[in-house]
Amino acid sequence: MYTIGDLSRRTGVKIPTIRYYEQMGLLAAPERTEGNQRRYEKRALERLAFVRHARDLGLSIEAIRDLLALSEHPERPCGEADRIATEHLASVREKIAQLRKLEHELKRIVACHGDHTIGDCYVIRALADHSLCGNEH
Amino acid sequence: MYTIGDLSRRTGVKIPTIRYYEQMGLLAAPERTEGNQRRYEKRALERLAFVRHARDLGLSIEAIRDLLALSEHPERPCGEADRIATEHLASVREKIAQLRKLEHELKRIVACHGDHTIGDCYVIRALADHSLCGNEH
DNA sequence: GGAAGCTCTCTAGTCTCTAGAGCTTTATAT
DNA sequence: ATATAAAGCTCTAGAGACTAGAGAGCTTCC
Repeated sequence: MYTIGDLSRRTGVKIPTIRYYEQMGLLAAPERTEGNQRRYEKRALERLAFVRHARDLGLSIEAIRDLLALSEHPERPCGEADRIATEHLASVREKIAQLRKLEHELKRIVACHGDHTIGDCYVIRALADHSLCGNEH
Repeated sequence: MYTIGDLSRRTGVKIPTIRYYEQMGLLAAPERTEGNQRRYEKRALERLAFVRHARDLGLSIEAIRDLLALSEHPERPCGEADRIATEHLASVREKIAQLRKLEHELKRIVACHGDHTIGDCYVIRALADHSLCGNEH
């Protein structure tokens, strides 16, 4: 039996966040003591670890809810779970591509090195004038 | 003179967002008609383009406010503007590195291709068991 | 049995918008 | 000159995923 604080320490998920996950339906409402405090079993710890891991990977609460629902029907085909993960992989790749563009642009922008005054600072000019960009976004 | 709708069309920034930027102090409150509608000058258009561009690059509203404040004192040295952009470049690079890790992990996870049942689906197992990850995060 | 430390609920705040209700103004067409 | 359509106004609330704080009530340990 774990207290909510135990769960928090073991998973690194903050206490209010654990309660929030319960509210969002990612964790089952656990038993309570006579004094109304939550007491968790080991399964809850594993489930929270799952949720945390999935959030770390950037899956939305909704996607996680879907995966959890699926995992409760282990007899069904898992094409759906695969689809969720694949879709997410695509969105991660897109984000990477976008950030790479930004990296290039910022690298070009960071070029005044503090030895000018703002009047001719490239940072300001580049931000003001999109046409200096070289790529569209 | 532009209406708020003109500004929106020309910059691609939605109307409520323009009003929000005004509220946040990124845009000066423009003149109003007798009927209380906003009428903008060309400078406002340029400024909005600056803000939009900076937001596209992922700069926070606060960072943009700082840059704008700086740009109003063109006689000062621009080391500060450079610092803001450089700092942001570092954070973009960090995000890219993180997302790359996620990409690898998801790629490994997406491996069950719908030809199993969920009971032995790698997606679910990998998310449940962090130790399958191969890297820490 | 008393103090320290945990936990409870509830409310409100974060950030950057976005959407809608209900109303007023402006522009265009006749 | 007037009718109507399109655009604008303010204000409120919602999104997503938490986070923080108030004020009260439990548990544990010496």
